[in-house]
Parts: sequence; C-alpha cells; structure tokens
Amino acid sequence: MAKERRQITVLNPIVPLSFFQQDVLDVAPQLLGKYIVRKIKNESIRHIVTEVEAYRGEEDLACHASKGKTPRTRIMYLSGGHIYVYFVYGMYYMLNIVTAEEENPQAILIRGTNEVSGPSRLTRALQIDKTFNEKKLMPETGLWIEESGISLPYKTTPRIGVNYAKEWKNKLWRYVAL
DNA sequence: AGCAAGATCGGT
DNA sequence: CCGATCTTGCTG
Repeated sequence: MAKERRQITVLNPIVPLSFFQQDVLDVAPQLLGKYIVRKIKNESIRHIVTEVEAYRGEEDLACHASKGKTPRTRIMYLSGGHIYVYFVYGMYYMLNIVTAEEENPQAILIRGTNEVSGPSRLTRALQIDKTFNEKKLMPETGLWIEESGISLPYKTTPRIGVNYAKEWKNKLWRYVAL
C-alpha cells in the first residue's frame, strides 16, 4: 500500500496588478521584502527586493516621462503592473515596474535584491531584456511579484545617477532595506 | 543626418 | 576617475 502523501506546497500569493495601480511613493517602499520571481524553463528564481527607486510623473526631471510621451516613454503611461525595460550606456538593461493609473507616468526602478546589488546586475541574473518591455507582471510572462508577509525596515536617500535633474535630484525617493 | 547624454559597471 | 558602447530624443 502506497504511503499516503499530501502535497503541502505553500505558495506565496501573487501580488495582483491592482497593487501597482496606486501612487509610486506608496508602492515603492511596500515592494521591499517581496519576492521577485523569474521562471526560466522549469526553474523559478526568487529574490527578495531590497532596493528600489521611484520616478514620478512628467514634472519629475529625473523621470524619463519628463520628456513627455515618446516611443520609449509611452510604456510609463500604461496602467500599473506593466513592465518597463530600457537599455542604457550601450550595455545595460534596467527593470522598472509601472505604477499608478493609465496616463499617469510613474515607475519603480528595481536596483537590488538579497542576491545582487545594482540594477544591471539584477537584469543579468534574472535574464531580463527588452522582450519584457510592455508586458505585465504575471506568471504567463515569466516574471511576477509574490507576497512574502515581510515588511522590511528601510531608509530613504536621493536617487542614484540623476544629478542632471535640478531640484528633483534631492527627492528622497530611493528606498533601501536596512 | 548628426550629436550629446545617459536611472551603470568594472578596472586603474 | 575613466572608458565601453549604443539607444534615444533633439536640432537643423
């Protein structure tokens, strides 16, 4: 007689797209401690988000949308939960999550996890490139966010690499888990 | 069509 | 501190 086996696979709840459809300054700190999950073939890579930055609207000179709606920035005008990936310095992919409602251009740059430090290292580790651009955070995409039940304490600092952004460079919109 | 700058990283 | 490397948006 076969031994009875119960499959006790405790799944972390998937964070719904609606979570991202609120102001970026509310969403960004809440993202710390959550899992970012990347499924490649049969393997699921799970990192804990530890560092993010908020980019908020056309008036924010550090935000790409400060140039208005262009071929590149139109992704930021989609509803929260869309994925915005862009290419910089000729070699690096940056992963962002769009927030807020449609036509309100905001996004969160994911800068680091418990496994990697630096936004480009993250996309390298999770094998994320421009093919994810404009897709949504969901299992079908191969990239999504899961609840962890943990809310990490954090500090805020100015955003990195945006010294061109006049007074906006001083906004404390970088959130780093302690 | 040409140009300057960029939400970075790794090596001096 | 500096170079790599190429997309993007702006200028003309």
